[in-house]
Amino acid sequence: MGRGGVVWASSHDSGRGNRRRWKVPRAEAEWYGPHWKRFQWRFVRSGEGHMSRTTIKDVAAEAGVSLGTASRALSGNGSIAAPTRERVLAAARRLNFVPNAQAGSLRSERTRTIGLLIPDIRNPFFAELAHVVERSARSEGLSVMLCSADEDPQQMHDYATVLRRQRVDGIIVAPFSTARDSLRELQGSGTPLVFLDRTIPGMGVPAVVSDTRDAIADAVRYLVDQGAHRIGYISGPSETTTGVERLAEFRAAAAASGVDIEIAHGDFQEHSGRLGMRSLLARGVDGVLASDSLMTIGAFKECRAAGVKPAQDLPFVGFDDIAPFALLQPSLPLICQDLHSMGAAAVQMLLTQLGGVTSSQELRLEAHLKLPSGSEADSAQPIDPHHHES
Amino acid sequence: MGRGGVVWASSHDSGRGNRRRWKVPRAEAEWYGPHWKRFQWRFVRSGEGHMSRTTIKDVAAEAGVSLGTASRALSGNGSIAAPTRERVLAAARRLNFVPNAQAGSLRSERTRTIGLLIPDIRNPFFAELAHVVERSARSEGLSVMLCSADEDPQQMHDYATVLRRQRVDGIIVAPFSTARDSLRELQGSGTPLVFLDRTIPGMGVPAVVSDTRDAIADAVRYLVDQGAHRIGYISGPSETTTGVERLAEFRAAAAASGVDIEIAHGDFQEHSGRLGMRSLLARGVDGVLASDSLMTIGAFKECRAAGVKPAQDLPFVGFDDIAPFALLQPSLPLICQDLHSMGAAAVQMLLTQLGGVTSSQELRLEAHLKLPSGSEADSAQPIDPHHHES
DNA sequence: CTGTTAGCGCATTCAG
DNA sequence: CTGAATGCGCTAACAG
Repeated sequence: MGRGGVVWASSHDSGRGNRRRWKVPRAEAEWYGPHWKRFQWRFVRSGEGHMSRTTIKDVAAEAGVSLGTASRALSGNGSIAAPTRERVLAAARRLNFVPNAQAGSLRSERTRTIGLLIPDIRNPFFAELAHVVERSARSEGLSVMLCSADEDPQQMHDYATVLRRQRVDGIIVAPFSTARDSLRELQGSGTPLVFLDRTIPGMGVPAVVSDTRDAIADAVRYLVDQGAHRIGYISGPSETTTGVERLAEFRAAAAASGVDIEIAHGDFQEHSGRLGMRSLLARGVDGVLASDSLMTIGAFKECRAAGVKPAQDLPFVGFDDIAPFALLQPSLPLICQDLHSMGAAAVQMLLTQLGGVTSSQELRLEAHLKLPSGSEADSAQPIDPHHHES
Repeated sequence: MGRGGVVWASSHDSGRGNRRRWKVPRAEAEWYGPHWKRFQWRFVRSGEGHMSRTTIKDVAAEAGVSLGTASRALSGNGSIAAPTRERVLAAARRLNFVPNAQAGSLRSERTRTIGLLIPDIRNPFFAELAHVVERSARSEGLSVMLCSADEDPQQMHDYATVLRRQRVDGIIVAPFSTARDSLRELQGSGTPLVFLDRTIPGMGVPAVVSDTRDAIADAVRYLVDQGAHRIGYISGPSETTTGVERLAEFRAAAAASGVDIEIAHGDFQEHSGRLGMRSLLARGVDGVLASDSLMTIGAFKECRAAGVKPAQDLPFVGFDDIAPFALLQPSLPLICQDLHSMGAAAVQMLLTQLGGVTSSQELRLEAHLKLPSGSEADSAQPIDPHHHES
């Protein structure tokens, strides 16, 4: 194992000494990091086995072809005689060659990597979304750089710069409106963008969002059916389109149903769900709709803390069909988004842009209200052997 | 935006025409992707605003210094007169210059990026862990490439290659033992590695893991106190150290307590938690310990499906203090790991290796048993205004 | 089809 | 302290 001397990796010597010789660099240690904590950086070589320093030149030599030919064989571009390709591939395998993406990107101006910028990976909604995006991207041969902004616009801005520095081919982002400037910068730098879940109107960026209008109307009707006359709504922040739109949709639906409403303004965080529910309970509502998953959790907890059984004592509709909710009993009525389609569509949209087609299309995928199936005790239902129940 | 002609980005022309002129490339379109779906790739220029193509040369020109000087000013390496540096930085800002990480890495052999390879981002345990790692790395100026292997060794292998291709400076990984070969390859390529949560013995890779021995012993004692005589245990897969060790620890603890045991073998997935609980119930256990969060969820669901109230009718201890569990009432006794320290320590360990120090140290952080606080109804507890309750 | 050649943008020598 | 020159590993034009 990495015992063995501390050696500065001079060029590469993949075991079969070749390559021009190097003057030994003056300094023995480089700095790791510019204005960050600096520490020494040295390569620790373990005997011969430093295979990753193998270059395409080594492969070419091994296969007895020129560098260019090796490149074509490995990348699959350009025309190559089948036997030649095989020879090169064999050589590459023998040498355990893995191409240097940096070098390739530098030349080709493509990194085959996309960025995914989300508010918080700890939010199950975004974790699931990230998973789907990553999966879709992968199936297109793209790597994903996942950046979780911790619900902080500043951090989102920092990450935007990181992604720019990495020259990702494109970025999928669930934005705050307060991140508008950062995103404009990205846009100005020519990076293809796609908005996911949320959007910022007027930026001309294509988006994939949920259409919650009908689902919210259904939810309101459901609450009314449950006997609600005064429906409380825990809204998202006005910095997000989802916050604004869902609230408007709720107002419209309530007006249509002729019920009274009470609004509590939240921020898509669990804590604001608690506060919102507390406030609504104090205002004497007899039905509640929470407009995102984390606030649903908060509202739920607060309810119980107040001795009110949500969905039993108090008609209640939550948001997003995230895994945790499956633990609840009786299960909650939920507004469900089609996460899977959303993620996949976002990747496709980005791909379209990478293909040179610009658009500012907005794809709206319908959400729906999901009611508790058997109401009480959904027991004895068979376990489906392979699908993760979520 | 992005209307405007389709132009092949010939070199760069950041608005202030300079730079050698180029022969217009023969083909108008490049291929995006080698053996993947191929599609055309073109740069869509929007007027002048293609600022990201600004290079350090442009900055140098703008500041009236040479390329090398600009580089030193921007990277902070080498010596530079303060006024010169200021001039360069100002120019960079004016041009909205963002350095090309690819180019820098190619030269410096450092990407300032680390890989994080986890089994599944949808698992709240790993989502939280990823969040911590990402945060720690960020504070050290490192970007994280997050790869979620979907509990699939093949996929883990693919990602290992991706990370190698990207020449990440190091990798933090929660491995399967079946991924041993992939990891050996990584190791052989000289990539610094750190194991997190799980480890693979004998590879000489430093690791950060939980020490669950005492917590598991406490859990067994707790179950016995609750009246259990025949304790069921839902174990993780033998492909993971956590699966093996926890089982051994459980056996030892049970032997010490003199209770009977029943083992159900699972795979750290929710579904196996259900099956495991089903099997254990059939075997007449009167107390259950599940050895990871997802299986805890599964076991919990199965219990209820069988009409048994976990932690009420049946003494039950779950694993990991993940957010969903806070929704349960009465709350579950849980074995809690110190996620935060684990993630931070892993990053520090990787940093140490990047600094040239090799070690195969194993850091074990103690887990602990957390019992329900007020048992019944933890109501009316004050809301702490800023901490996300998890 | 294959070999040759010229840089991608930057960090890092070496002279001055 | 600064400018000039070199090449990281690879892709893509070009010529045979």
